[in-house]
Amino acid sequence: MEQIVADRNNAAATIERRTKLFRGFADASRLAILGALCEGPLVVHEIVGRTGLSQPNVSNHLRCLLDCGLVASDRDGRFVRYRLSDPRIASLLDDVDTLLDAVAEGVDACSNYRGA
Amino acid sequence: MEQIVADRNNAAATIERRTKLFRGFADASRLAILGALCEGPLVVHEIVGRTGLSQPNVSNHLRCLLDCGLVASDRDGRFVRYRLSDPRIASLLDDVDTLLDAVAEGVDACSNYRGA
DNA sequence: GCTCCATATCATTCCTTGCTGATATGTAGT
DNA sequence: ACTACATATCAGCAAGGAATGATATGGAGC
Repeated sequence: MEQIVADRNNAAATIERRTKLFRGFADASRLAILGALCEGPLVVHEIVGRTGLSQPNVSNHLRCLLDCGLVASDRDGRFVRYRLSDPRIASLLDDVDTLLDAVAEGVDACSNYRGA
Repeated sequence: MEQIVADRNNAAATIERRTKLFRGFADASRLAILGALCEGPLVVHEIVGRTGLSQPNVSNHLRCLLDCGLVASDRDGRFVRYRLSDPRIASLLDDVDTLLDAVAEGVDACSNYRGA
């Protein structure tokens, strides 16, 4: 009985953690930033240049990603260089692409979320 | 040059697809449903019972997941049985848990998104 | 110390989306 | 055909979060 309750709590905790992580990924701007960082560390204005997003916008999303532990940062003089905190993030994105190849029609057709 | 433009378009398309997929996962209710379906196909009222969500709510999310191609459904008399459309969805959730073990502190501490 | 550049923060606005309660569709059994 | 149960849909509300523009912080060089 305590075991069942514990399992439910664990399940709820797992779902909550997964939700937060997916939220971190569930935004076109953040995915653009993460995609850029997949190819190597970048300072903020480089990210701004590559993504076409505004500087405050990038900064906001970077703080979000930093809080969530998805990226890490190092100060370099006036610059702040960001990088993926874990190479598994890049692999996860690859896995997602693989999955997308399988369910692509559906996802492309899905009109529930504004895509961009 | 055309190549650069094409690459940008490809990148944008990739990001858009990834965003939609992650949106499908980025909700505690849908993750609860997917988590339940990871253990095998279920009819709607079973999902309602296991997740504690309201029936219209489950139905809404199932339609969303169905549209996106993440689940598939078969009618069985009065019942409709849902299942994961691809086993890779379960593996992706496992991979996410692995990644979470690495960045867990950050994600748990992240206050940017309502966890549940 | 002043100025320039890089980055971060803040307040506001607007849009998206999830949930609820009521209702519609649909299937089975009698 | 009528009833009961399973599922789907819809309108409306409420909250969350993303983008913007203005502004603040902070390091570097003269």
